[in-house]
Formats: sequence, structure tokens, C-alpha cells
Amino acid sequence: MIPHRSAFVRTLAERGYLHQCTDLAALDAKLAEGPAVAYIGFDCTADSLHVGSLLPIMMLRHLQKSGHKPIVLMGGGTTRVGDPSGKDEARKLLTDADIARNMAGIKQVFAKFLTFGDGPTDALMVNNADWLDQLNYIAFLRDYGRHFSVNRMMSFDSVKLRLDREQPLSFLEFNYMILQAYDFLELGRRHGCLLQMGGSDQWGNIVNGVELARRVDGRELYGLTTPLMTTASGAKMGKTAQGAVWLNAERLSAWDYWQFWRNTEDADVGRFLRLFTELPLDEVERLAALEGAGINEAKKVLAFEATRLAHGEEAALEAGETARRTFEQGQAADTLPTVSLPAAELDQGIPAFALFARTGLATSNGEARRLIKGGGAKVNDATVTAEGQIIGSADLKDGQIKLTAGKKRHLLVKPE
RNA sequence: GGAGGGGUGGCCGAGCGGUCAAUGGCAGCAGACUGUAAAUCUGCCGACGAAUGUCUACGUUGGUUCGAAUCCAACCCCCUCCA
Repeated sequence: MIPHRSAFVRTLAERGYLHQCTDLAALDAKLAEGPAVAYIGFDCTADSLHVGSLLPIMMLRHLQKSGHKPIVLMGGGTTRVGDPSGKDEARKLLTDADIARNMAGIKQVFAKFLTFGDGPTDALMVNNADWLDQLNYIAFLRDYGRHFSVNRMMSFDSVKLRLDREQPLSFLEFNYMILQAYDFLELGRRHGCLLQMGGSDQWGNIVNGVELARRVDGRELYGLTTPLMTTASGAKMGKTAQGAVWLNAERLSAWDYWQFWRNTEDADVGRFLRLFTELPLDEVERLAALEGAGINEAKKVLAFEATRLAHGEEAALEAGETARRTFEQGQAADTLPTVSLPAAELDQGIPAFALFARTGLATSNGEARRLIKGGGAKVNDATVTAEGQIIGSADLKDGQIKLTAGKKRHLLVKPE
């Protein structure tokens, strides 16, 4: 392999972010010349992002650290259209108020990973509604529509998948890729942006933008994608029992976030350390080489480093300490997630199944019963044998009751 | 507008008058084994109830029937072909 000249491309290559690039050599040369501008688009269908978006987020972070300027493009305009993206169902349309709220939430997440401001390498957040909302349909068709070949668009996976499966694909959604291509053009004009990055599923959209800019503005832009993120056993990344692994503390506590990374599959540890932490590569190699139970050390490092990025060092340390006391010493660390119940209610006593449902360890009374029947429920580390067993003040130890569901979900109940 | 096919639990997909809370697969949860891993095996997997059980659910709304996811009607949505 030819050594890369730019720090950014070198980092991407070494750490495993590279999947496809429209012209890697030319891009590398461009980036080596000096500060450049690159962007990644995110849609605002929720008020936070989850680990599924972490890969692009990390790329923007590396970009900034390499001395370039990252642009976070919020799809305020395109969110109202919806990416075909191979999904069967059309995405539901959001109101402007929803979108504004979601954008605010997402900015909070980015603030952890990027430095925003007005400096030459400070990150910028822009909203494509700023230009998409003002488009004139006829003018747009005439100026840009003629550069898109329907034949080609039909051949993109996102579209083909839907058609092959005889799933509906509305014209509205079909337009998504055109709008995204236009975004790239617009960012090139407004901010001198020359690179769009994204997941491998965005390849078609990105290439469309590159070609549009070449035809319309005669400007050479670049596209780059990351590999599809799955776990070693093939599952989609970023799902837990509770659902998506969110990046903000309001939706998912630092503790749960730490646990998510701690439970990484063995085969993923090296790859995840490279992608989701900033540890030097020789340290990554050392950790990834650990075998058997020893790899648990590597997982703890992964959990700490990843949590530190999203939640800060303090929260990461605390989560690690809580885990150490809970799992390695079997204690009831008082930093575990806590649910408060009225003291009077505890004095009276609550049936075990109801308590598990109340505290969220089970989603319904029925599920709590099943949990208990299956032998997966514990109170103060003792297995609950009868679902109606009364738990109350008598079970308080050091002013708290420890509830456990399965092997990993622990919780403290305290009177208030 | 015409002809045909279709809409079932988180997803895929059977069922086509009663024994259907609905076969099967995936996902999920728990147990065993382990290392808070993977793979494997076992159990569970709509809600409420201690329970015989009650309620909610098979696109929507009505109807036929002792009884409907299953039959009929209207409506909504999707697919294919024709105009």
C-alpha cells in the first residue's frame, strides 16, 4: 500500500474506517495540502443519536483533530422526505416543531465529540432546510433534474430492494437521493466543502452529489464511506434489551452505556477499540491480542474509553467502579441505578412480581412473573422463589434493597 | 377507470366458520455451561388475575351465524397487468 500523505486518510486507513472512496489518492493529496472542509449528514428523526451513528461521528472527530473543518449537516429539510434506505415502510413525516426539538438534542450529543465555533477548523452545524425550503420546483427540475438518470437511480440498492420486494416506494422518497446530492453541491458552494462521508449505504447518494457538482459547477468533490457496522455474529450493532443504545445521558445512563461496551463480543474487541476509542494502535494491538478470560481486561478498557468520549471521564470511571463492585465483588454498589419508593409502601410490603414491574426490570406484571418462574429474579442476591413473596422494609440492607433480573441487570430500591 | 392478488402478534410467514391468544422461523427474555463473550442445549415469549378465568388482538366499519382471523357488504391502503 502506498503510504498516505494526509494525517486524516492515514488515520482512517489504519483504524479501519475506510470502505469505498471516489478517488482516494486525489483526496489524500488534497487533504495533505492544508485544511479542508468535509461533511456528514444526519437526519433528525429523534432527539438524540445512537451508536449506529457513532462511526460517522468519530470520523468527524478525527477529521477535526487532523486539522480540518467538519460540518454536521442536519437533515431538517430531508427529514421531511425520508430516505428509502431499503426499509419497507415509508418513514413517518415529522412536524417542524419535532424537527427543531430533535436538532437541539442532537447538537448536545455532538458537543461532546466536536469543538464548535467560528475558527477555521471549528465544527459547524448547518440545516439543509435553509436551502431546500426555498427551492422552486420548476427551476430545480430544469437546472438539476436533467442531470439525474432515472435508469441509474433505479439501480441503486436502496431503490432496487424496495422494488424487488414489491414494497411501495413513493415519489417523495425517491427524491431523497436527489436532494441529498443537491446538499453536497450547496455545501460545496457555501462552505467550500469538498468531501462527503457516510455509511456504505450512502454510497449511491454520495456519488450522485459528486457527479452533480462536476456537471453543474465543474468542481471536483470526493466521497468516502465506512464499512457496514455489524457485530462479529452478524447482528446489527447497537441494540440492547432496552432498545437503541443512545448517546445522551437522558436516554441512556452512562452506566448502561458502559455496560453496552463491556458486553462486546470477543471477536469485535480489536475492531471496536480501533473505531470507537482513540487509544494508540500499539496499545490496541496489545489489548486485542489478549485471549480467553484475559480479553475481559480489553473490554473494560473499551468500555471506559468509549464512555469517556460520550459521557466524560468522571462518569466513565464511576461506571467502571460500579461494575467492579457489582460483578467482581458481588456487592450492592450504591452507585447502581436507583428507584425510590415511598417509605410507607415499603413498610406495607410489595409482592415481588409487582416490585419488579414497578422498577422497570420487567415491562409488565406478567413478564415479572415469568422472570421469577424462570429463576431469574433476585432480591439482595437471593433468588425469589414465589412470585407473591412480599418485599418490604424488612429487606432493607444499609437502607436499600438490591434487585437483580438475570445476570446483568441490577437496581437499587430506596425508601423516600 | 377495468381485471386480478394482497393487508395476521416487534419482523417474516401459516391459518381460511368452532378445539385460535392464533403453526413455524427470526428477534427478545430467563436458566444451564462460561469469562458480565460467542456457540450450544432447555424453558418462556398479548394484558390483567393466586386461579377455573376475564379482557384486548388478525387493515377499518357494519352484517350473517349459537359461534368469524376465517363468510358477506362498504370503505381505506398496497402490489401486478390493462386504459
